Amino acid sequence: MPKALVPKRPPREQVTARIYAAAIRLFASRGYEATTMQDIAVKVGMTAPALYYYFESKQRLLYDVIEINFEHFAGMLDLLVPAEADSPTEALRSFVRTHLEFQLEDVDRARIYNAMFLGTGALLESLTAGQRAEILKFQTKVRGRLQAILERGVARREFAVADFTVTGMGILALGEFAVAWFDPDSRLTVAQVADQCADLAVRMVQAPSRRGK
Amino acid sequence: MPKALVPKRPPREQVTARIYAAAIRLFASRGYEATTMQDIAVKVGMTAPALYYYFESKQRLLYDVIEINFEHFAGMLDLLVPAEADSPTEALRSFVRTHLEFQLEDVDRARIYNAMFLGTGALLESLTAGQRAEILKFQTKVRGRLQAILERGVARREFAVADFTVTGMGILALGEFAVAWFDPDSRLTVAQVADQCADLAVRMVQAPSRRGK
DNA sequence: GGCATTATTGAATGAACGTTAAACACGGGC
DNA sequence: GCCCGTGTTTAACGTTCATTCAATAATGCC
Repeated sequence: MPKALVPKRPPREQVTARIYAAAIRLFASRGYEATTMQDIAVKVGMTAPALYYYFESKQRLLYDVIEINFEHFAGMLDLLVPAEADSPTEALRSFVRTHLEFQLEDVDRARIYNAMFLGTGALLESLTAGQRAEILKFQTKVRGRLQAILERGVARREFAVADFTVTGMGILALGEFAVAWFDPDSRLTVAQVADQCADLAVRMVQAPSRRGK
Repeated sequence: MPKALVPKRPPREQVTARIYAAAIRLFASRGYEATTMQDIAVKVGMTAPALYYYFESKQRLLYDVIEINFEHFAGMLDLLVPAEADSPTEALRSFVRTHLEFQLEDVDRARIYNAMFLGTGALLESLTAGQRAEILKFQTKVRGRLQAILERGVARREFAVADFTVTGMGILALGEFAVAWFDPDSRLTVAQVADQCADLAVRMVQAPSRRGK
């Protein structure tokens, strides 16, 4: 008899992973308060008290979910730093593409990330002070990276930027808004959208003398 | 004795208005589920049961808040229709400016509006089916108006648009994201931000031959 | 100044929810 | 076949919250 037909009890790790997945989806779509332990339990096929065998509390579950995602955020952050050789235009393209791929690759994770930045979604309120501080650091770093790219572009006269804040936010908006409308089943692939958005960003900053390729 | 010193009981209308204001702010920032009747009551200086003299239920309070804002949304929608005489560029500028002024003029209202569009914020879940349908209509109309402007611009060769969906969403993103970062106490006024964003939008769509003014 | 109406309160109710506790199933090792 | 640790369940507890109710205070009217 093939061992595949003998369903071994799944290892603890795998169960917690499934719980995390259910929790992040529910927290991201309904918010922390509006999600009950039973909602999560049903989604993984248990009863609510069973969850307490794996997690000490709902609050802790949220904490862990955020914490896990911090690692992904940090990973994206590393990808956002431009290569020295890149022209400002290339650096900006790369920045926007990375940002969009991050956003569209895992919509639930992105919603958590955005909820934090947008101050919406009733998630921020439920975090610990330490996590909130951590989030601010991410925000500052991402904006700093983008600003550096823009400044370099202006210094080289590749870019013409009227206002760094507004332009920077306009560029970030492309990514944060994308999860709201992108449909993975549509004709557009993630890569295509990312490329298109990179184009839009470049257009936003391109100096008049260099426009029209 | 001057009548100003004799505090007449405020008319019912005025009290409900204050309750609405408190409710919209709390719903928008914390979400519906995370807001308690007591939160609202404290904010207007009453106890929770007193609210029931004005509203039959919390659900109804949310319903009314959304309903009231529908009128504002509809008002904005009317402003989004371009004048016949406008060039596509002017029409787009006007569209974006109107959108941004709407967003920044009342941040709480805008958050409600955006939460609906973004599917985040745990508000959508708490609405009636009728209200949800109404929201979809708004969404469709706004996108339709923008698409019409873009198509006219392309037809006249004023615009070069690679993809209507992505470009349209990029333009809407400017406004929906603005409430997240705009600080009314900063050096930038609403009008300035709106103008800047209009510029960014125009840059996003401008045909190469016409770029550089 | 008394009275009906309007507005608000404190206490009470019932449901939902997070969480705990004790009992129960299941599988592996002897 | 028995035992033990690992999961899971049902029942129960305490709390929070929306909501109700009876009592009461404030107001406007005569």
